[in-house]
Amino acid sequence: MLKEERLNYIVNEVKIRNRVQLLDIAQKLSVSEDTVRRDLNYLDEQGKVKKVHGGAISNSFHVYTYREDQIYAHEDKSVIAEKARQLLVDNMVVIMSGGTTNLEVARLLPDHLKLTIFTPSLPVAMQLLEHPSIETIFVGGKLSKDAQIAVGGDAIRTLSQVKADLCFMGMGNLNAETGLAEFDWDVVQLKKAMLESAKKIVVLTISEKINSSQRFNICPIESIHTLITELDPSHSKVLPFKAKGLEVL
Amino acid sequence: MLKEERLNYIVNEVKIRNRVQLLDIAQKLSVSEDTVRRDLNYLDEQGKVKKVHGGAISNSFHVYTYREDQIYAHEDKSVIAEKARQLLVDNMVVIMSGGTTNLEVARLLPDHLKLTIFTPSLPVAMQLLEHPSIETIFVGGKLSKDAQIAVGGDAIRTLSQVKADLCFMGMGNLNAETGLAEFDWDVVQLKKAMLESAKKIVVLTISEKINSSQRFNICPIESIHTLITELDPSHSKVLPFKAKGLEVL
DNA sequence: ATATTTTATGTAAAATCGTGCGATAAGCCT
DNA sequence: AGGCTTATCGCACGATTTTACATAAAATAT
Repeated sequence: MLKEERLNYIVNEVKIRNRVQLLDIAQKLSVSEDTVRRDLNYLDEQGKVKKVHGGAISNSFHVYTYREDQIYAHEDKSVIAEKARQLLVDNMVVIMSGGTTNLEVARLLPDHLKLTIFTPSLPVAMQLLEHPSIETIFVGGKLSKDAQIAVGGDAIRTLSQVKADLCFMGMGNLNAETGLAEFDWDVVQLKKAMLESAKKIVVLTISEKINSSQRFNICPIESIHTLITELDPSHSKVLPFKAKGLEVL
Repeated sequence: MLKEERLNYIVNEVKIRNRVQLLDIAQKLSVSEDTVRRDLNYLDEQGKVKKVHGGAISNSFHVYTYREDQIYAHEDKSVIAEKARQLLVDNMVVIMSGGTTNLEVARLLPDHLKLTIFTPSLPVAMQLLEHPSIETIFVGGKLSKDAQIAVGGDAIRTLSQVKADLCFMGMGNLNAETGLAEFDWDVVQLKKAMLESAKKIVVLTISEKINSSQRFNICPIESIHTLITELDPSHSKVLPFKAKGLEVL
């Protein structure tokens, strides 16, 4: 019995039964408990299963649940979400892109707010469904595994039929001189479509992502109207954007 | 019974019933009251439930509808998922509806399988994204809060452009005489569209949902080709469907 | 106020865990 | 082939976790 075989067996067993007990596996595979313990430790490190006292359980359900602690710079993003919230009034039509910042916005929307929100992001859509008075419309299409958003022709075509009041665009990357950029070509196309489908473009970003530079250009900085970061609007880091005529919150 | 399983069970029970009695859990799980008490204390500290005198109550509005009842009632669904898997070969185009059974199918798809899957279900889409070699296309549209799927004109229009080899339809309701039915009018329309977009319709259901009867009719039983339940194909409960010409797995 | 139920705390037994060690096997270089 | 390194595995032992039971305190009901 090779180690790889054992590992595969364990992962599979956990997948199917959702749980395994250490002793059962040890007997089933005719190895010592220690060995299984080591295997489980390894698989836990790899994120394949979740080790618990006495065995292991599946961890594949945790995907959708919201984990504040695993969101990078969560505090900052809460600040951003709070600022973003102030731009919203009842009955607006809003487009939201993906990203953890937008997820935080979605999470912190007050219950009484009535909105219609278009989004191509699975996590954002999931979060919005928990809101009592928001109508969510998912912009469908081919799903990008990395970004967990719909991209491609279908999504772009759908967006082209929308005319929204506001677009919250989470950005991994913006630069006062070169504008907005993205690493993924599909996402670039999608965000271009968003730009054209909303009257007002609001970019959300944590300050550390300002002035980095990435591969594909989306648009010049003048194409957006409002910039929201966790910083005070008077902070020097956002001055170049003010100089370009952007509203900074 | 692993400790972690107990905790999951308790959390689940609280979410579903909004309250649990300490003694009930102790009996149900065959452990001492002290143990349950400790569990409740722990879960309270973790913020998962709110402990009160004599038991615990829910402390949040978040409802993770799919995730829960699966972990414990999911044996049957694993069986169904395994049967469903056998119908799939590489390069198929598949439509999957929502529901926990389909979620289980999505979860248990073997890594090597290459498929293109259309789905209007957020949870199913989320799950499929974890698969290395499946291309997922989300059928977008207005999202139903209850069912967590896209419904309405957009979704139906998108489906009408698809021609799939197979459709896995999770059913809350089917009856050998009256056919398939649903409670929600929007979902009825959506499932009708699915029926027309796939060459072969496979209905997945746990046996307890057979022969219940619900509001709106989707189609007669003859419109579907294959029925998969957790039961043996020779079980008396599925005989009426065989008599109607269905393949039963 | 008294009786009953529920809780908190301490204790001990059992199960499980982590770790170091040595034996064996497998891979690798010369 | 021979010698060396590395990985794997089982065993032993002390540490930790988990659990049931007992008892007294607290909360609730009558």
